[in-house]
Amino acid sequence: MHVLLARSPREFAAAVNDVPPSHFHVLAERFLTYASLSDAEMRLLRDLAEGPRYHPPYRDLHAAEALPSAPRMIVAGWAAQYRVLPDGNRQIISLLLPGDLTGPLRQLRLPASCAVAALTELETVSAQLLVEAADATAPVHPGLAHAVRIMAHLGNELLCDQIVRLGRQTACARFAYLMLELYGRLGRVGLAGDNSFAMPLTQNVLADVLGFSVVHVNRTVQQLRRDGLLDVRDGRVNLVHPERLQALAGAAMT
Amino acid sequence: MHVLLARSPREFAAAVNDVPPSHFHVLAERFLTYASLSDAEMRLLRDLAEGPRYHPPYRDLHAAEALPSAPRMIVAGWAAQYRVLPDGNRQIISLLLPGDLTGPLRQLRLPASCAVAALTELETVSAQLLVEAADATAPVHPGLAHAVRIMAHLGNELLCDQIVRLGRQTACARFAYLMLELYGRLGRVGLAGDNSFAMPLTQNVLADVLGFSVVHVNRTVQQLRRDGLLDVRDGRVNLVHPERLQALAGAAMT
DNA sequence: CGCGGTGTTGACAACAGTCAATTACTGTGG
DNA sequence: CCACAGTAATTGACTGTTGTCAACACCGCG
Repeated sequence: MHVLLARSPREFAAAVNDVPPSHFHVLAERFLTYASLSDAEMRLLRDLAEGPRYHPPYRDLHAAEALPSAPRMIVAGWAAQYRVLPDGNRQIISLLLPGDLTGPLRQLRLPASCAVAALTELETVSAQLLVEAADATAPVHPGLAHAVRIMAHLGNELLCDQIVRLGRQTACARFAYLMLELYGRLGRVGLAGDNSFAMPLTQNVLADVLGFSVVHVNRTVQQLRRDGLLDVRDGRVNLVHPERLQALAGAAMT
Repeated sequence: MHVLLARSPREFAAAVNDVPPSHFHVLAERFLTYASLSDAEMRLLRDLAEGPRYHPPYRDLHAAEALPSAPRMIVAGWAAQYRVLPDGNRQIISLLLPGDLTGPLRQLRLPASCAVAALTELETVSAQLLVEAADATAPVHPGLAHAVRIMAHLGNELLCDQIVRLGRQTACARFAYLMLELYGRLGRVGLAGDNSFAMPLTQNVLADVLGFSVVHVNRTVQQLRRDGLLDVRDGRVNLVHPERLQALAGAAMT
């Protein structure tokens, strides 16, 4: 029903590269948020950033019900973890941003029920070394190990956020909550600031994240704009009134 | 708003102990589903089952935003992981059944945003040893380690199920899906069979799981009963027509 | 130029929440 | 033993939110 399509690649390339830090900087910013790293650990990150893999937009990185491929970390572009229902409806479980891990975060070869698709042009690097570091009793790279464990934990918290949104919040609150979440997550890797960020998602994709219809996404955007809380235009989000947004979302602006 | 209350303790004791396997059997059935265990591993489980801790109903095991206590495994009774919103609304993130793990599943002392409360009389055993086993490069107890990692993975899958339910399913489908999930999970530890199981949840709690109002829970139950799909009565669920339920839920009956 | 994807709008229908009242059951205290 | 209060389940009437359907404007692209 809803197709995970985005607007033209060119337009997205412009939006995504909005504030273009190098791949290494995304990795470093993300990890240094959670742990201090030794020189060896920084070198390891730098080496990882050297060999990114490119994924075309709208293509699956992992298929559902298939044995998972190796874990990867996103360094540029957006992706989504999603499920498709028998009736063709789609629900996006979580959005994956630069600095996020995807794939099996523990050494487990079990099929996952969710697929992962690129929403834009995407670049990833292997996270195998990082995951191995986290799954060690006495890690060679304790900083990386700690950071990866924290990231896994935060991924879980994001799933809880999503459940609360879908279960108990009205359309406007849901939307506001999601925008604040994205602003916080992007800010942590240097991709958002000044109450604004680039969001390369169509209303179709937003509908599949937020669990409502495309039409209602549109109505909600209009409503928030009219109320002077938020402005979504041309793949860019402006938090016009962050405090009132927070109040509406009923959530802390992490 | 909604209070995590259950019916009288006596009534629940009767319902929960419906098919009363010993604590050790719950542990063993759960673990043997995912891995074969050495004699030493079985002995470790047996030792764990010896020292259960009792929790009164309606009491928090973990508070939200607090440093987590040690991980525990439920051996009898039901619990729930939940969040309370600023407006007093409650959303249950996941239901925890006998054989389920709760608390920090990796060695991380980070505050969780969710609280965990007992929904009935509850008995748990420490899962510290199990979690430590799973977080080892070359585990002393590979079977236990593998099973714990699988359980962590399944916990994640359940969160995804919950997101799909809340985001994309109608009231009846949501309810059916949840009942099938509970039937499957309880069956795996020997607490369900013959298309029937004991469910010690008030409609209030169900509302907080499914993300709708108490009144609507009631209407949904009536509807499913009228349609001859499901019968919920006196803390017991009968799957009258499992195949049609599955079709309605649009999900595999795990 | 026409096509497909996206955003936008209006009219309408269906679904789900709120409010209020009733029943049934349990445990309490007189 | 019986009133009483409290909780849970149930029902009806009403309201409000959200989905569906349909139409149109806009844009980039072939």
